[in-house]
Amino acid sequence: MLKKIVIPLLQWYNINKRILPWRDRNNAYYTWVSEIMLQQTRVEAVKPYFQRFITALPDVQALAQCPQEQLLKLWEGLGYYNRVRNMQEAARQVVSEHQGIIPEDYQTLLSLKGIGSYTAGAIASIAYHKSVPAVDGNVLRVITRITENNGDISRQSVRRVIEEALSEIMPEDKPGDFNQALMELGAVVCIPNGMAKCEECPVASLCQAYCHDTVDRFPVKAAKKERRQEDKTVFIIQDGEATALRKRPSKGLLAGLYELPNVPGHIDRERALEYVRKLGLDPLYIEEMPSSRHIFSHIEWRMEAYRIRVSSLEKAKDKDLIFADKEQTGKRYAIPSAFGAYARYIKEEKR
DNA sequence: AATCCGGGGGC
DNA sequence: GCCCCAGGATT
Repeated sequence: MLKKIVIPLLQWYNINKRILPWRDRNNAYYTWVSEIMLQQTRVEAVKPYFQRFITALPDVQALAQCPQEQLLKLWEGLGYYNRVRNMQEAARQVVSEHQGIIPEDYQTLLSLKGIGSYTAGAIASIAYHKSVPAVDGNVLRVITRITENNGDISRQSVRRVIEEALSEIMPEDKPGDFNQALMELGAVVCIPNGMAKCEECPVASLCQAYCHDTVDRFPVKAAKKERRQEDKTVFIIQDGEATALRKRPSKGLLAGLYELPNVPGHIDRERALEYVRKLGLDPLYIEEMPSSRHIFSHIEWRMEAYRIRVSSLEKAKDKDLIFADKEQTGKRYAIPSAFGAYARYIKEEKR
């Protein structure tokens, strides 16, 4: 009977819950921002971003009004950049349609951009004490182990069954604590990859997988597909004052962020010089840089690079190019980590 | 239902 | 290398 986990879980959580910057503030905006940041992202990675973000944009109105360049800069390095664009769109919805107050109702929360079933449940239960489940990857792992549910967790049907089961046992007085207790247990005790610390688990005796010594067989997940390889040649074009950057398209991978100019495939020095001349620039030196690799969840970039000194960047015809000096680079342009290996040359003094 | 969308930390 | 993370939108 699943209901038996409620009391021991809440007791365990009361004693073991981590102190987190967004926890116990009684502020729905803090809950919201933290939940968006925590999507597919670990607690430790989020902490410094959360503090900085809240300081810069302390409330829904500030978020709604923030220029997108600053918004992306605040998110730089966190990944999944649509999260923050969607959150701003939702903030504008909140201002225009909900008098600037983050909705309490689960269904209304669901109607906001970037808020799906998990995040709606998290905000409703944690910030507003509504009795709705919040099923994330941690909860799926914990519950499939306790119940020895061998369904593929990537299927909606499995998730729905778990949400319904949790709805029935949800403690009406502490739904937020209950949801967080499940997630906390999944994050620190009931962890993946054969690392589960069952001896520390408050509900081990109620766990079917523990009792049958099958913990590591759960959760069941469909095999992931291979990631595609993409070769690129990256250009670090400098005139001694500035480095050429380019703004990426507003849709797709790394949308709206800045990058070093680059072309598909690996090309030799001559073609690299040709590329630079076609921009209207006069190359003075060319230098091969170390190759670099960046792995996304679904793509792998294999990058080769040239650093090219030109007489003056001002001659470039390409209207998409931006000339970033050392100061601007740090403040204005959000450059994703994919270019991390070469980003340091952007700021570095040229020879 | 399958695919797209980042980056990092732990093993 | 491989796993997976306080997921959601789009097709």
